[in-house]
Amino acid sequence: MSYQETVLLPKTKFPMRGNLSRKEPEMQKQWETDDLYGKLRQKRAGSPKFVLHDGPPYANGHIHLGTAVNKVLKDFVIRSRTMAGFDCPYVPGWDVHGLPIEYAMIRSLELDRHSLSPVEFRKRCEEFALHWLDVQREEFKRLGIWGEWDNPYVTMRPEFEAVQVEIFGTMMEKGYIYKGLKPVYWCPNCESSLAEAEIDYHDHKSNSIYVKFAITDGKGLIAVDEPVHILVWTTTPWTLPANEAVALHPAVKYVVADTTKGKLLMAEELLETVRETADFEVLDTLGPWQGRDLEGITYKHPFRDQSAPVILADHVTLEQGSGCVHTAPGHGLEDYAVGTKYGLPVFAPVDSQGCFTDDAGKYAGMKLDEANPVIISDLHDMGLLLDASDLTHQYPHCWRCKHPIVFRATEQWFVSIADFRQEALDAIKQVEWIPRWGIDRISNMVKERGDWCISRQRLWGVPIPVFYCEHCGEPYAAKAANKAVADLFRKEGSNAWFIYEAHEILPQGTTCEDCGHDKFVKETDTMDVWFDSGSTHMAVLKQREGLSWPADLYLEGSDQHRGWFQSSLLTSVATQGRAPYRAVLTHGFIVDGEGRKMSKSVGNTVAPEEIIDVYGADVFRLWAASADYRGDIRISQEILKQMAEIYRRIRNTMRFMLGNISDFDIRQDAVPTKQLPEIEQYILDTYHHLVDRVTKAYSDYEFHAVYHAVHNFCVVDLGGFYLDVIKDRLYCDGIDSLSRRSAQTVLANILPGLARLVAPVLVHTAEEIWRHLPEELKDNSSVHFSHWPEAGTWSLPEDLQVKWEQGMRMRREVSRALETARMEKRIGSSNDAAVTLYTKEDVERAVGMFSNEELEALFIVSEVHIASWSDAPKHAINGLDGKLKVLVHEPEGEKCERCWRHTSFVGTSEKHPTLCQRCDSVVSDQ
RNA sequence: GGGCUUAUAGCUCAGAUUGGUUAGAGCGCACGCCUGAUAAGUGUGAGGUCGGUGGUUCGACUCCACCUAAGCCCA
Repeated sequence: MSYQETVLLPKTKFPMRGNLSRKEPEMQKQWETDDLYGKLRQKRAGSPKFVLHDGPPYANGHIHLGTAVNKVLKDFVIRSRTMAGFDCPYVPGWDVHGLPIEYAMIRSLELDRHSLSPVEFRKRCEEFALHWLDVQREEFKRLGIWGEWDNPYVTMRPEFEAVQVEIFGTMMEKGYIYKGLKPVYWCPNCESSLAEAEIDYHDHKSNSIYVKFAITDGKGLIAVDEPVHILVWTTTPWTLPANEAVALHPAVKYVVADTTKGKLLMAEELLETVRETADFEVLDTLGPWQGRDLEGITYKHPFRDQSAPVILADHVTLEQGSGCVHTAPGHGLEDYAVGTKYGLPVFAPVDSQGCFTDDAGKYAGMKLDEANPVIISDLHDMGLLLDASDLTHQYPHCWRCKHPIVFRATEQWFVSIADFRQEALDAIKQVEWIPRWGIDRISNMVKERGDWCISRQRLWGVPIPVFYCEHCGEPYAAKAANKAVADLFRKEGSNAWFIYEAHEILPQGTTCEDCGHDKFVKETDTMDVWFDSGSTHMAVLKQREGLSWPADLYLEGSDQHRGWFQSSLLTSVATQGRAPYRAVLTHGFIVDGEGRKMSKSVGNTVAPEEIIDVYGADVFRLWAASADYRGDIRISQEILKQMAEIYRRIRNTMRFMLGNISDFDIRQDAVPTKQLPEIEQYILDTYHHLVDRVTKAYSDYEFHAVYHAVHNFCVVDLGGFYLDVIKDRLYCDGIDSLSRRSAQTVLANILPGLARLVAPVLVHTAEEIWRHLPEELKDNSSVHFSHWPEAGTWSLPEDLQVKWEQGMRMRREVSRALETARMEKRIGSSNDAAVTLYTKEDVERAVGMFSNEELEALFIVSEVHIASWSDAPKHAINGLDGKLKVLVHEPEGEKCERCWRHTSFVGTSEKHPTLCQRCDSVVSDQ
């Protein structure tokens, strides 16, 4: 007779393999149809709130690994906080304005942005952005992220734009916003500013001239009793009227060369090159001095009757020229940057068509390229020209009309950071930065940063809500005007700015505060998109039902210390006097297996989609959880394979438990904790420690600790120990026996708990387990509605703790001894073996605490004998600091056909001669 | 070049914000076992000059300095 069918093997429909790429979308669809996210909101209504404010991704392409990981980490936070009992809404958002969209849209449609009306043009941008918003939304949902996907916040929504305008208004009112000059790329042919992306570099023939400026004050270092000149080199003679300084590198050596063409100050290293070019002889040199020592020397301006300073700048190089750089803050970005440091004027006497203005004195009205030769000959006449030649080099051109462009300072709006810098720094200190170094990073940036230029000469953005008096040109941005604009945008969106005339927007009777006239025109600049995203905390958290300001948490990549963390902070400090967040959590960047950044040219990029298609979203999420994201996060095929293996392990462990409680009804079959065998109490205690550890790890945002703890528990405590040990009881003991029901009680306790512990990470798998779980083990229809499992008040008595830890140590030693026997081909399965323990001292006392049955079960062997230390044969295996010897030998009895353990009972039963006593009685009772 | 960060076994991570015996875990790998979790499960074992160099100390993976590699943000 075969006893195969009398063995109670695990039974479950839960599949061993996840088939995630196919099954996850089905589950997601179901969740959406049943509106589980909405139901979860209702369930948590009234609970303490925890608001994570989503940083808006930019809607101009597919999501990449970085955004995917960011969103998944947020989902971990949202879900774990929700299960911890918080009401944790998640409103995703998108950033949809700005140049990249405008640019990508133009490219994709091959449009000339001037061929369409502003309203038409913006309409196209909107369509473009909304298309990608939709694409990204689906991609995020595929990652298993829950949130208000049907109603995200979008920076172009009327109600959003209205608030943004109001923030601008408040900052204007407080005097934080001013109009200044800043150089931009300018195409005189198109009469338009250009963004960096709209510049192409082509060969261009320029003048190359060396010009000398007479030093007027040598600061005592350079004697000026006879003429000494500072030598500069430039390829744009027309910028010389706008010269405001000469920049030297602080760490470069400079000399005054006494030459046949006069005394010239220049970099020592470039003297020879210049000598060859300008064809002179060097009679003597004075110096050298470090650049930093020459700061503050003055020279006579070539075209104005005044002097200008020598300054220091790191951008000075020795590749070309003289090492002394002609600096015109109105005509170069670097010049502008260093100019603001020294408080130099931003002078740009050039109009939109590339002609000198009246401020250019005798050159007024000339086109720049026509002025070049005139300026050169004037310099020559003044005796300031050392050398002039032509130079062909790469020069920026307008991508559209192909003409060379110029740098030209134009009037733009700025936020004066200096006015509230200290407040911002104080606000930073009130925030919890995780990791802690975040505070240093953002503090240093805020300390150093210059004013924030918020003007963009673009159409696709929120208009800067300022008017100008048509008569006197003064800007007008009174409170009433701001309110009128905000109200209009709230009703019709910012397109209204491009539809209505100023007088249709402004309140009736508005007059200029300076000259009293009543005709106005609108500002044409739009706002920097960082102002959009910097406004989300007000436009979303303060507006939306169910959210609150400030946010409990911002969670973004570490680059956002410069970006969103800062733009949000600035608008918030400026208008609210504090930071918009209580805590800021940052993560690193995704890099490849070697720790290098991903780039298309290197070809080491990975799309989230590829991972999901092959492994599934849960494996992706497990990977995101496994990394310590404070540093960079690595990904490679090896890492993914490992994740898939570990996923499989966790899945199968739960599957095994599921299969072994199929005939268990907790309402009738449960065994009270205190009546459980000690080994069950021990594993329950281990499990409770896991719950504590995992709960803490989630609350500290240390998901990699969750991952390691759960995996370790599955592998070491369950698979490697407990589940192995209880197989005999589960399979072979009587179906309703206390021993079997005890094990099942524990499984029925641990499994739903474990499913909940992994639910924030393995959202689909946990739910799949849940669906296979007997109803009476669930507290909710979805695992995601559950709270954390509770450890309860019960804990393992200390003496049992000590006893079973000792037991585990002995188990290890016995395994080693069994392995030796196995190598010697003396045994196969451990149940083929009998074991004799020879013990002394504390190990002897420990062994004394166990019954033989306990030890047999613990070691999974057929017999355990205890003998005194002195009887140990030489070949017994030594262990436990020489206090234990283990001898593996053949058991006395025959192998039971049903449970495969050896006992001397086998052969004595009449009905079942091949069975052991236990199996005989179990089978007889069936 | 500046600000911030990272560097422990092939991989993912532990190693108290207070230096102290042979630096831990899991995966992977190697070699076995089981065939009643089976496109599973289980045992044993081999892997590390703790990025490098110098220093402080009786003693450093842990503290200091410099260097190297990598990442983010600036210039």
